[in-house]
Amino acid sequence: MKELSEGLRQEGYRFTRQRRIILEEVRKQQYHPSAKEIYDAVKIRLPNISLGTVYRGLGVLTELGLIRKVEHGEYARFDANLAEHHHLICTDCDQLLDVDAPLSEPLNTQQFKARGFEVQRYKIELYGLCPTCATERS
Amino acid sequence: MKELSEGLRQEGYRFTRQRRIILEEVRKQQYHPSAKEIYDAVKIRLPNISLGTVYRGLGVLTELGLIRKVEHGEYARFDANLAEHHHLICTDCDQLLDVDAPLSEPLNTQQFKARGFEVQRYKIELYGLCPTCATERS
DNA sequence: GCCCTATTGGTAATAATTCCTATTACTGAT
DNA sequence: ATCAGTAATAGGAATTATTACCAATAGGGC
Ligand SMILES: [Mn+2]
Ligand SMILES: [Mn+2]
Ligand SMILES: [Zn+2]
Ligand SMILES: [Zn+2]
Repeated sequence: MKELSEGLRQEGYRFTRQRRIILEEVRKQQYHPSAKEIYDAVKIRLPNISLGTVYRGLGVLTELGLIRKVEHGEYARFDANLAEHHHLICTDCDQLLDVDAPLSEPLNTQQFKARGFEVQRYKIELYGLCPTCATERS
Repeated sequence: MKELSEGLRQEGYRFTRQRRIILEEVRKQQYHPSAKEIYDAVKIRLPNISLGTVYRGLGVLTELGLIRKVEHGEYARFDANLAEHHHLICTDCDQLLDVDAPLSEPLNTQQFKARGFEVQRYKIELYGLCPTCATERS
């Protein structure tokens, strides 16, 4: 939690019990919890916490780079897995899964320079069958 | 418009004035209009059209593959440009722009097979500076 | 402990999208 | 062209994720 308290201080934020527990609960989740799901988990430990505080907390945690915000579908999801990885949305079961590996050949962002674009980063979303659904198909 | 009337019929949908004009107006837009912007444009020609009809129309047009739905940020945008292209979100001016070219090296989707994923398609979002903002920086 | 002020809890507001229903209007058959 | 069956529409209400507001609270530097 040192990275949290120091990260917060560095930006003039305060280290609150709420923010600490929000981070702990996001890290506990294997998958990609929504704000509401994190709220429900935190509420067990802090029964009086409000949904707004969770949204605000997730915002600063994202800003500090301690979690990732994954925008897909009708609501945002959050990800404590900071390793470089992409996401696959299963066209069969609709799950959002980690593809735990960077690209075998990283995207060449220089190719866009000829068109005047200065690409800083990119996001890849894969669509297809997750391992479970792929197996069921065969 | 033949592709529209036949496409609709093929799926058991009806060819309505509203759907025809919605498609025409999406095609008129250079950039990536929101449902509301399309509604405003269509409303000039069909003053009584309702927003719900525009949403429904955009839905079937997307389903028929006559337009693309671009989900990014707080609202969906629509795209009549069916050529294979990616999008760049400018980190300076926040615009969503076409990068009118496929990748010089298409993503090798087979590399994910080893992990059990059956990738059918993928979407790449680029973040960086658009040509205008890139020029202003130098 | 004291003070300053960032943060919180509770609640209202916002806004994109979907849902509901009586009425309208495509479309295939007569 | 008329008709009947039903998909689609207009208009409005409902839903829902997220943000805004504000009086009360609590970090943290002294
Ligand atoms: Mn992930
Ligand atoms: Mn485009
Ligand atoms: Zn699946
Ligand atoms: Zn720009």
